[in-house]
Amino acid sequence: MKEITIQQSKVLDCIQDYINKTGFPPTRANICKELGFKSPNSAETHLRALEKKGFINIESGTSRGISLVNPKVNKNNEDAFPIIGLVAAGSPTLASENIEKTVNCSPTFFRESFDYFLRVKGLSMKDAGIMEDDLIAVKKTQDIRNGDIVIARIEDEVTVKYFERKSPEVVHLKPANEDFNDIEINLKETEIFIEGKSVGLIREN
Amino acid sequence: MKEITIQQSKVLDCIQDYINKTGFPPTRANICKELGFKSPNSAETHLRALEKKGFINIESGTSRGISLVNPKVNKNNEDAFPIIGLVAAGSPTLASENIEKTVNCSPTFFRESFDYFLRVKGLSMKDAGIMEDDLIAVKKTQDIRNGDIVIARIEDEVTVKYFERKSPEVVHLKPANEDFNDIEINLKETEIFIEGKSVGLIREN
DNA sequence: TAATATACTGTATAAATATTCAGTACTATT
DNA sequence: AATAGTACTGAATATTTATACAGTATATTA
Repeated sequence: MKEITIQQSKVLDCIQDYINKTGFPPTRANICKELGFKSPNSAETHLRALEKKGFINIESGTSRGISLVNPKVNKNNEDAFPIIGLVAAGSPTLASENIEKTVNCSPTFFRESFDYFLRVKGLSMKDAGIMEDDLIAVKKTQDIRNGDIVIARIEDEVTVKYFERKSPEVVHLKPANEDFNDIEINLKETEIFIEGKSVGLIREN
Repeated sequence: MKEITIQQSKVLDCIQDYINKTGFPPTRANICKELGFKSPNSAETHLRALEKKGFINIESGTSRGISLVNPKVNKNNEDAFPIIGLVAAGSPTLASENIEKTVNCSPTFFRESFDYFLRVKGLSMKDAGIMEDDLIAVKKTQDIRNGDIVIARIEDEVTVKYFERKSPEVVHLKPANEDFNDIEINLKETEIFIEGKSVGLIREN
């Protein structure tokens, strides 16, 4: 792809924005209004340049006959979500060194919105259908109810478990695997931080 | 969303197809040509009906000013995949009466391509982490290896199981749940049809 | 030094397009 | 029996729009 001038990229962005906003491409006059040009020919010459350089196609004799060669999907429709490894020690942060890769999917893919994917290690939740290397969709929230699957951090160790509040001071983190034991936490003695809860799961066979 | 007539849905599909093909919406004349109408007013009245029923928006006084309320993303990057219920009897076909809804996601979302999602009933594969109401990404293929999770049809009954070929004539379909028994099939006696195999899984909590 | 690309204003116009009006015909609902 | 919705043809027209032409000016390349 050839190089593009600043003005030409403004016109290209303008076309993309117009399509995202309205669902159809702009006219020459629309572009002029958006970018402050006073003559439709200003838009026309930029369009011709963009076509020549291969960024757009122009259907001649056709109103609004502009199409983008590399259209960007409307943002609210698709996004890139990071996959974070569930490391035994340390918090799953979205710092780039912790991001395995990203997954493109809609923010509304699951019933609830979510913030990132967590790659599961171990089989402590296998009876809940959560297997090694599964990707859990994590919603960062403190709004947790008993029975939710939470991502909890206890003294630098991150774990995925069922959440159950026994009393204002006592929380149980329950695995879904009879080979593992419940973790009982007295909040007066031990600090616990809830990263969020699971709102979905993806498995790649 | 209100109900729609056959002709109106043809016009709606025509608009979607036109946008997918060209990148911009059709004119009244374009619709007439596609659907064989002889008067632009035929398109106009259908458009007004579709607008009234909430399927499209029309920007008045604007050429090609049609926008879809629920556009299906076209990009080679995203597609709509049907979810099919795993009914006890009958083949999971993609006929519209069997489609629960559709999921927008990339065809390359999993490591292998796939054709549709199957909603799981029962817990016969729970030890493989496949739970009730999970969505299995199914790839239609006959290229099955031992250990693959297959979607098999045995005399009108559809089931998800591990596949194991014991001999040229004998196939075992093995559940991942000790409460269920292996299904041993002698291909000389019983007909079996492999719909495809599982290449991924999605769970909505 | 000429040629080419960029970056505009301003005017004009043929063609594209939305949109209204006048009909015909059928069906379903009140 | 009247009303409203669907489903069209056919024609007319005002507006929208693409596009060409005539300029001005600056920067870059050959």
